[in-house]
Amino acid sequence: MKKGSKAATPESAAPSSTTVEGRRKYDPEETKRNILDIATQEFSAMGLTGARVDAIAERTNTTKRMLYYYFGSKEGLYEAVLEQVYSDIRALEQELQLAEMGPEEALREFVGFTFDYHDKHRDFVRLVTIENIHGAKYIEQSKTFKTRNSSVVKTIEDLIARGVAAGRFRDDVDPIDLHLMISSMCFHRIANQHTWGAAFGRDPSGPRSRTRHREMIVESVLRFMRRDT
Amino acid sequence: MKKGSKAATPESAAPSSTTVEGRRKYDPEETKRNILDIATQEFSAMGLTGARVDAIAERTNTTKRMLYYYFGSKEGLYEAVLEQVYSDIRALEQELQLAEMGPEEALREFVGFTFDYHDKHRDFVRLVTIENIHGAKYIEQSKTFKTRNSSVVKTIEDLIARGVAAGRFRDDVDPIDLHLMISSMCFHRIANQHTWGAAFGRDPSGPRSRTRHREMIVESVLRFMRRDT
Amino acid sequence: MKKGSKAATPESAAPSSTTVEGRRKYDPEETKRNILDIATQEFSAMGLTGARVDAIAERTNTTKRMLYYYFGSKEGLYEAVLEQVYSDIRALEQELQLAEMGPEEALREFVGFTFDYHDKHRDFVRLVTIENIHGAKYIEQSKTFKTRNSSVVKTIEDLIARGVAAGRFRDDVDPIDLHLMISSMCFHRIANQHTWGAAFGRDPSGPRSRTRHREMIVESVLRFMRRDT
Amino acid sequence: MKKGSKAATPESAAPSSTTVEGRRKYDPEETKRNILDIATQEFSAMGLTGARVDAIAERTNTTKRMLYYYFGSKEGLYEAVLEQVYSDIRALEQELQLAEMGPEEALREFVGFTFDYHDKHRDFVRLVTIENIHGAKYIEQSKTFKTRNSSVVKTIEDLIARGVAAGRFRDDVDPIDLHLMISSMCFHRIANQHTWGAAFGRDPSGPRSRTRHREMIVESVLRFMRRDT
DNA sequence: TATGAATGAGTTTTCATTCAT
DNA sequence: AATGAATGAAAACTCATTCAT
Repeated sequence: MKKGSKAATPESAAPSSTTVEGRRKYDPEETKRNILDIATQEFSAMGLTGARVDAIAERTNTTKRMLYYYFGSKEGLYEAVLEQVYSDIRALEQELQLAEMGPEEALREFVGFTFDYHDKHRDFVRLVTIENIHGAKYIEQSKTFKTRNSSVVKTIEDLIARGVAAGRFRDDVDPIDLHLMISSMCFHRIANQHTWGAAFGRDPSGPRSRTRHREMIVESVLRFMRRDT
Repeated sequence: MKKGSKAATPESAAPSSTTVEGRRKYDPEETKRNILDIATQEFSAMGLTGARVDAIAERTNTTKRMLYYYFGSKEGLYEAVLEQVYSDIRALEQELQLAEMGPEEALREFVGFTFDYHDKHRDFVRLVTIENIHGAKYIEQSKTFKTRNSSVVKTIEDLIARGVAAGRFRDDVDPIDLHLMISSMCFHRIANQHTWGAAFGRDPSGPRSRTRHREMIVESVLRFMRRDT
Repeated sequence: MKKGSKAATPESAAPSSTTVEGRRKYDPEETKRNILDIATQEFSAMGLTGARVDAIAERTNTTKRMLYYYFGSKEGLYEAVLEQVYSDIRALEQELQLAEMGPEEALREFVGFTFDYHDKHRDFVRLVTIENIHGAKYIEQSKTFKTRNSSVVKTIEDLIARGVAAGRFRDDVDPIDLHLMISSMCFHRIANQHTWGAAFGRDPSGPRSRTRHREMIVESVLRFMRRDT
Repeated sequence: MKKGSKAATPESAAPSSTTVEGRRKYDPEETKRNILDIATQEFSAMGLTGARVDAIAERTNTTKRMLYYYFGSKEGLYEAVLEQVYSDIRALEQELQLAEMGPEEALREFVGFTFDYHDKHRDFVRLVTIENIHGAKYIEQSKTFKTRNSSVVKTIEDLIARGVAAGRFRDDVDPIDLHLMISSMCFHRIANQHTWGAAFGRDPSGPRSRTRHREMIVESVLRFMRRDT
């Protein structure tokens, strides 16, 4: 079913070996991306051990063999997924124009962004969770991982410094601690939505609490950072 | 408390029947507990799919067969482990004597307890994380789970009510939201210690940050709850 | 069996506790019969390999241990069940008063009895089927089995002889062949009721076809035996 | 017919692709057939529960894994075996050229064929028996099973109708009943050969009684169907 | 006599990975 | 580059039977 139509349809006009509109029949980049997308879904849904190579391959436009061809092993594919997903959030964080805002507004913006990102990218949250189950041993092999993360630290350091200079923020808070605090609250309501929902009969990650939680988190961070008067 | 008392009893007080030297050959309760203990470690370390029944059995004082005899299946054992760890924390929460304290002190105590519990019982944190990977479908089958959790909600409701009555706490915070906030911060630094450590070169769950984090969390919660003056 | 001392106890002295109204608390015969009854049902329903010792024991009034105590093994129990069930039908056959009837009537009676017995005792039919799957190797170990069966042969021989003498029956039919013919038709509609039902949408062993089949079988046997005129 | 021609073809005619010396390394059809053949023997000899997947695999040209690859489970394989053997007999029945014969001759031919088929294909008889032990629940899942069986009914209906029209057969016999009668006698002597042999010291399925039984069955059926004069 | 607990050997099934075409 | 077939090692689970009390 899928297979028959698949081979023909997308290139419908494209015969086996020719190039049409710059799109090759065998597009390695496209194939890789396709595998990566499906793998992201599967690993995020099932975990590293729970995911099945067969299941991933089946949902792909290609075959199991290609998966090994491009990523070497199940673990190699998982690593690639992790890298991908981490690079996404760090890239977006970079795009925030915090320097143009006052420190309180900037912190508000940063927390809000973090909240929204977690709320929207549940695959990311789940994959981070999964990677922690495995002691982060896969992400540790990534070369770019550490460098990439230093950028956030810098962002927060600047933010705090400006607030302290303006007499608005306290000066005894470690930037990584602050980041941890923000992450905690944004992450937890997504990561533990299921047990929480089962325990209290209410999904903490659902749309009904989104606005309320966003405000609660922003406010608590600001209250915490505000200098005592 | 259970654990403490248990470890002592069998040796000291004369047990019901034929025990000599404290070790009965046929002791089903002991066998079950032994399996459960090991399984808690293994599931917590490896996840549900990652854990191996053989590995669990091997570390046990008994055989794989008994594991099936008492718990029916790998999943049955996992469920029993989950029930156990959840019941432990809920039982301890019940023992807090918050009613005797003023509301601020009580909240401080509650947050502190939650922090310490998560800091000390990492198996619990990991198992909850793992269960969320599985969409909480195992804990949902527990009959006692929901009832058990209602106790914490009650505790927090009382606590808030007393603070509001005393004019110290704001009155617009939902108790489950407050609980979520507290849990988030206590949970995250343990659950995500590995990726966090890999990202920033510092283990957020390590002893060097324990006191600092404890204070940060207690303080942020209190600041958040305090009535604006 | 193994433990000599044990074999003596149950009969001789009244067991440990009290006797009420001539009914002993522990009645070995009753226990054995109970086990045998349940085992008959289970083996008949599930086959020798399909039946579970645990399942049998559970439905019993006693425990698995007793099952081994009285019957030695699963196979021993199965053999006992087989013996039981075969002895039942042969005993009933003996009770037929065929000598008082004319040969045609007697044959009619014999076929009818065989039909009714199979129709009513489905456990018997299933157990015979099961035993054939196992090449009859269990029933072959029975000492009484062969002797018991010779009685039917005698019955049929007499019957034929009388019919031949009276000029009503043909004289070229082997008694065992005739018995086989009769058995075939009575047995098959029960033994293969399920595949037959699935194949043709009609249960050949059901009450709706009972009378019709009975007549068909009786008639076909008689027509077959009748001397050509 | 299938079998005969099949065994010959692959060697003689040039097969599609790279075959040399008739044995392709990768021949899924051959692999499946090989597994099915061995499984037919094992299930027929040991029953569904009694058969061992390992034992089947071992006698195969391939590995246990392939058995699961093609048939999914032990039960799936068993189902495939059942389908196969049923389709074989029904296919052969179709090939009988009964229309060209007179009704009596045709009935004689049909009974003879049924007799010979059962006498020769003991696997079929055993598998049907085994399936009945399981309440026919596996064959019931076959989609083609019911349709396939309707063909025999048609055959017999025609046969009876022609005999009735010719004034040779009685007109009060249900075709399925007649089929049951024929099957009973052909089936029973094979299916119950072992208990019968043990009981009467004579194997009813052996070569010494084959001709005699064949005649007896043919004759009894014809006598039964013949119109009274 | 009775019983729940215990066991070892075996049985089915799964899975990541590689091979032949 | 692509694919269905094939595989070995390991995993979960079952069962008849025996032991300790």
